[in-house]
Amino acid sequence: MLTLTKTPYYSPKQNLILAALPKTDYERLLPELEFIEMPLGWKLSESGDHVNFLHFPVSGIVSLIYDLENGASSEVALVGNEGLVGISVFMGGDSMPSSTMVQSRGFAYRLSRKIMKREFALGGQLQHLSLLYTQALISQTSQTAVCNQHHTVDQRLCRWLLTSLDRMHDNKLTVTQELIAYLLGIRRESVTAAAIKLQKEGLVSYSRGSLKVLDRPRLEMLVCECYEVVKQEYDRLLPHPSFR
Amino acid sequence: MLTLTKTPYYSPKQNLILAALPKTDYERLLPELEFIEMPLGWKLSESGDHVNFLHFPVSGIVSLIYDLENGASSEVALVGNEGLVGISVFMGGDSMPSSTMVQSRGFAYRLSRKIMKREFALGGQLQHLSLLYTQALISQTSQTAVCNQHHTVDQRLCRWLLTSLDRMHDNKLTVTQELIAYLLGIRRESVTAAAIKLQKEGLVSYSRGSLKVLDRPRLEMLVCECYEVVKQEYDRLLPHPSFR
DNA sequence: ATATATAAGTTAGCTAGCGCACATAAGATT
DNA sequence: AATCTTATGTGCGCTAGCTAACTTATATAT
Repeated sequence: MLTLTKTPYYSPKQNLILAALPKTDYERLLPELEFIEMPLGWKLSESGDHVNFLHFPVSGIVSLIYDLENGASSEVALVGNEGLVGISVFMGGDSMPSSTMVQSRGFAYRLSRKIMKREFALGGQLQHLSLLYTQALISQTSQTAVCNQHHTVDQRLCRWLLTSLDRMHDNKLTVTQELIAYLLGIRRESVTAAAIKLQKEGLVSYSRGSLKVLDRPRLEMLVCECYEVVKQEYDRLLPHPSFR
Repeated sequence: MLTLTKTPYYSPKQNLILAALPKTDYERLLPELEFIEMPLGWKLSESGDHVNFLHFPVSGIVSLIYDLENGASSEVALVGNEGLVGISVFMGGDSMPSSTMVQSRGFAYRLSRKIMKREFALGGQLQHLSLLYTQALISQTSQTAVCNQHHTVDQRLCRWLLTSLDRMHDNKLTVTQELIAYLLGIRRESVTAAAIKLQKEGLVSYSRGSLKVLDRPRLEMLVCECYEVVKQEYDRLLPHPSFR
């Protein structure tokens, strides 16, 4: 199958942080924003890399991942168009032990490290929104730490699906069970088993890397509290689309 | 046994962030800093509380904890005199879903929310150091997420011991197995079993809430990589005692 | 000295998730 | 149509950590 991957147009305002900037800040930033594609599997940065760009996704999903020496790993957070990737640029540490990988193809606007630091130092809305987003990210990561330890694979898969779907603004995901397993830090077979349960219940349909959610309300019944806790915190802290 | 808990004197400079401030910043802050005791078990804040003070520990350890509805919980980070408690004050979110509890008795200087926001807005060293510390905290939390999922109770206990000892600047801890179990999100019996192994190997001695490390080098052989990864990141990002 | 409370140690199933080896099926390629 | 590749499904034994009920030891209080 030949998949046409045309480049659609996205406004920077599709990213909710950029969209929430005051007009003057936004317009000063606009010429500095570079539009780029984020292909599936692309690593925006590896553990310890000096991070040179701050990315503002307008579509797609980026995963923040921690890898262990023995090959095991866990995704600690998901980022979509509500957020940004590369907090070490403005937090001051330049790099992070996590790596960042595109989990669902999409597009982003990126800002050079230099410009971001200059803007951040102004102490305006971009600083404020970046820090609020970082706090939301900390909550997501922390909740993931508890969830990894105490909830079942079934529950965690539901949470991952819902969290991903929220960022796709859609009921479809293009992702193999192999990739889900890698991100959740579990065996591929465990994903298969959990996915079969969901299919038998008619909650999702799944075939060779394309997953469709058929009954979202019932998925939300199955998911652990972690999904809602994080969502509430994002709603509390972050700007929403202006049409809301 | 009657334990005398006199209040010793600690300089604010026992906190490494305060100690790293330029003279003028430090002196401007000094009259605003209030010295307080942090008794064992004290909750600096509960989940969702509006946080009114930023705490700079000079001794003791504070745990950041996430609780689940079913009573399960996990500690997501430890804070000692290298850091601060209450990032939501300057990150802008006012509250966090985590709660903060004193895990080892100690003392701290606290700064009111109002003053901290004013200082942070100046964009000086306090802002810079606070954000660097927050980045380090994110790394600790993220590593905990992976560690919780992939490492054994034995490894995680070692990591917890070493991380705690680093913050006590000592080889002793006053903590029951019950409390350790709560913090690690595991059963008390699992802590007993792991502690017995360590005692049989002569690595620690443990009796009714007082634990002493006898052979730290060998503890460091047993611990998972997570300990060292986080330590390296703290060393890279944060200020060190000036005598180093 | 004795009683009481709290901390730590013991024992016996149970189960979720693991590692590993293999089977089937759906697109893609020729 | 036949073949190949990649994604998904299955079976089986193993073990860490769990629930649960209980015993022992140490410090403190009377």
